[in-house]
Amino acid sequence: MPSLKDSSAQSHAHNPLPVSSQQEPLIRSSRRARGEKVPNKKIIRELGLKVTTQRLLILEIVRNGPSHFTAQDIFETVSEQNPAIGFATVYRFLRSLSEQEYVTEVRMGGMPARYEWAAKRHHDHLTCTSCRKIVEFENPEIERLQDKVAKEFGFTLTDHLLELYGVCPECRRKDDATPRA
Amino acid sequence: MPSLKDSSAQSHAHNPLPVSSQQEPLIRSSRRARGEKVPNKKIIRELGLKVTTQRLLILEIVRNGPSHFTAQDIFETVSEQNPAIGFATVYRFLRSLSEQEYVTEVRMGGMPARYEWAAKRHHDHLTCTSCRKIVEFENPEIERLQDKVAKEFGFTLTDHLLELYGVCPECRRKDDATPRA
DNA sequence: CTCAATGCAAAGCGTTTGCAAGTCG
DNA sequence: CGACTTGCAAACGCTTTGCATTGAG
Repeated sequence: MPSLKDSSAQSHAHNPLPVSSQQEPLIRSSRRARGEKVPNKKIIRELGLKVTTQRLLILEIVRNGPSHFTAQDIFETVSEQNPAIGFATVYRFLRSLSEQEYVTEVRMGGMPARYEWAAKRHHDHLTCTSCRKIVEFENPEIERLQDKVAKEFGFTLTDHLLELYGVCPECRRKDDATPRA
Repeated sequence: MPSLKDSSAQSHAHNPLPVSSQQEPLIRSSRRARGEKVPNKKIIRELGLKVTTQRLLILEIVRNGPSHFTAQDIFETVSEQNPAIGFATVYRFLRSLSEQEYVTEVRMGGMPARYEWAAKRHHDHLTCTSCRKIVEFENPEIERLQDKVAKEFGFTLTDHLLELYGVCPECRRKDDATPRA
C-alpha cells in the first residue's frame, strides 16, 4: 500500500495521508471570505486549464500532503484514491503547475525531480544525507551576499539554488552508537 | 566536426581543442620535479585502475580541455582522436574519476551531467541563463554562513551546492538592443 | 596467463509524447 | 458539439549494464 512518503521526515509510519477526499468542503464562501485558502478549482482555472477530477485530486494532494514530494509519490497517492489515473496526467499537471510557479521543481542528480508547493516564502534546503530528511531555512544574509557576488560580475541575478548537505543530529547519534570498527 | 565546446564561454570558434595527443611529453622527471603537473598515468594508478590508451586520452582531454564539460563533450572530442572508443568507456571512467573526487559531477535539471576537473580550489558557479556562460566564484563569507545555518539545526555539514542564475553583462546589452516590443 | 577494461548493444531510469477515446464547458 | 484532457504505450535522452573480446600487468 503505497502512500506519499514525506521526504522531509523519516516517516516511521506509513499512514495513508489524511487528504480530504471531498472535492470541496461545504463551507465555501465563508472560507474564502476569511481568506483561508484559495479553492483548488480556482487555481486550476487560473492556470487556464479545465477543471477535471484528476486535477482536483492531484492538487488536493499536492497542497495537503507532505511538503516535498516526487511525481512518483503523487502518482502513488493518487492511485490509492483513483487507480485509473495515469502518471502522464500527474507529470503533465505538475509541469503546468511548475511552469506557472505554483510549485517549484528541483531536479538534482539522477534522482527523480522533487516538487514542492510554492505558495510559501522562498527558502533553501538542508538535507540529511543519511535519512534524507529535509530542513527548510532562509538566510537573508546569504541572499544578500549572492546578490553582491552577481553584481561583482555584472550579472543580473534571476534565481539561485542552494542546497546544503550534512548529517542531522539524530543520524549522527545513531552513527556514533554504531561505530563500524 | 564535433569538438568539445566549452560551456563556460560562448565559444565563437569551433577549434578542435589544442589537446596534445602525445601520451606523455619527453621532459618527464624535470616536470614532476618542479611540481608542475601530476602525470596522467600516475593519476590513473592512484585510482587503482589499469593504464589504458583510452583512459589516458580521456584524462588528457578532461585536464586540458575547457573547464566545464558533459560526458557527450568528452566523447565527441575523444572520438575525433580515436573513433573506436565507446561512450560507455567515457562514462565509466568519468564515474571513477568523480567517485574519487578527481572531477566533480553536477547533475542539474533534465540536462546531461556537467563535469569539471576538481584539482582546483572549491568554488561555486554563476551561470548566464541566456548564453550558458559559467563564471566561477568563491565567497568565504557565504561558506561561513552556510556552516552557521547547518550548526543552528545541529547538522554536520558535509557538502553544498550553490548555483546562481542570472544574465551576464553581454547578454543584457544584447537583450536591451533587441527589445521585442 | 589472468583478471580488468573495452566496445557494442541492450536495458534502465525518469520523463515526455502521439494518439484514440473520453470529458468539460 | 468542439476543443481540451485523459490513459495507454511507445518514445525519449541520458546513463548504466551484460557479455564476449581484448589487452594490461
